[in-house]
Amino acid sequence: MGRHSCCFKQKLRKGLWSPEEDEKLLNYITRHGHGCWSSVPKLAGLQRCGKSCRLRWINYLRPDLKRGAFSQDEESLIIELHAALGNRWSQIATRLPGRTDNEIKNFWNSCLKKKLRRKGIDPTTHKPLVTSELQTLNVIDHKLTSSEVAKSTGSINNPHDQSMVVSSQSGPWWFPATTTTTNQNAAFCFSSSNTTPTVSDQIVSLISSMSTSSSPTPMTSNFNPAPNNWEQQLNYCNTVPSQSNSIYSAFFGNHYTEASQVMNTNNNNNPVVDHHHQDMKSWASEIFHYTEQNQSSETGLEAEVKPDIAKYYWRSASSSSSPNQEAATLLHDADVEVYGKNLQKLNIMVFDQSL
DNA sequence: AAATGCGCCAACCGCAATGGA
DNA sequence: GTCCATTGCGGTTGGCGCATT
Repeated sequence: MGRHSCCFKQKLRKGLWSPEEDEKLLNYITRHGHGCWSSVPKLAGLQRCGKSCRLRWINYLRPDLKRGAFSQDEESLIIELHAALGNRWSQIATRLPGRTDNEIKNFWNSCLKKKLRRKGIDPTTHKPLVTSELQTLNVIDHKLTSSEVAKSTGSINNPHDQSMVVSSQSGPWWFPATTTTTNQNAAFCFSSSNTTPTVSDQIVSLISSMSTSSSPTPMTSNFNPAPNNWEQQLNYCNTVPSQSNSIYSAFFGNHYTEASQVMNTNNNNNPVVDHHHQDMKSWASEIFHYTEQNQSSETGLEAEVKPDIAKYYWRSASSSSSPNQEAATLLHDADVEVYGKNLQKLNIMVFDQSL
């Protein structure tokens, strides 16, 4: 099963190399060259497979290896080459004398990826994280609020289903601000239909398709693709009408709802709509800190919540043409990979709780 | 001092490519 | 053309050492 034939032979050593083994291998190759690797261990007196000997030589014993930390120049070169070549470590290594593919790969995975993320750069695409996250969010937005989804519920008796239809007519983004309910779980909005397939089936299927669809097709005629520069994105976010009824709030509803209820209750301790918060940024901050303190470590919710909160920040920014730095920072902080990976799990979990 | 968590990195694994019989 | 040994590559694992609790 892929294992080299020599590895089936009896009692071959595995794991870390001892100094004695290193010495035997080094002495043998210095005198004779490696020749055929499969015969090296026997000739050198080692209880290892040829593959293991080759790896040890290439990654550690070779005399032309450069030791120590990567220089700034090397670091920049690796990033540059990775942008051009992707994970072709052996090709990248040919451009860095004295460095092995394994060494570069480890350096990339343990250090450079994080560095790039901290700078707001997606280490896979080498593009700004903000752009890719907004794209992801916009895919969710327009798919979930499309008229096709609303129509496919098969029932518009539920006021929440009606709101979806209205939403899809007037603009694809948000529930109408006139709804008198607090943020509820999104699943509730679709939950009253007895028709088949169930709405949850459709949504789960929708979410699944999102994860494989690289370039979404707009499902409504009035869908406006997300603009791709900062100034336009700022204006785009400023067109969003309400902070308390977003489809995101619904989707990440458990925590938003909880937070909203804690902070916005009437005298009877019942939740009320957040009509009176004029300062959206302050509201968003409160929600954000609440969710941060109360998030489930299992779902990694913080990463999911941050981009949405960032939109509130963004929307509440002055009409300046420069991007809202706080929103940008939040987006940068949110790990886009965690976001993507957990999104489906989180959504399904949310539905399962409510249906 | 012991337990736990975490990052780093050497080495392994499985698969693909290559080359010789 | 086929088979099989060997080499090369990239993803993944596991253990070590350090930091934190």
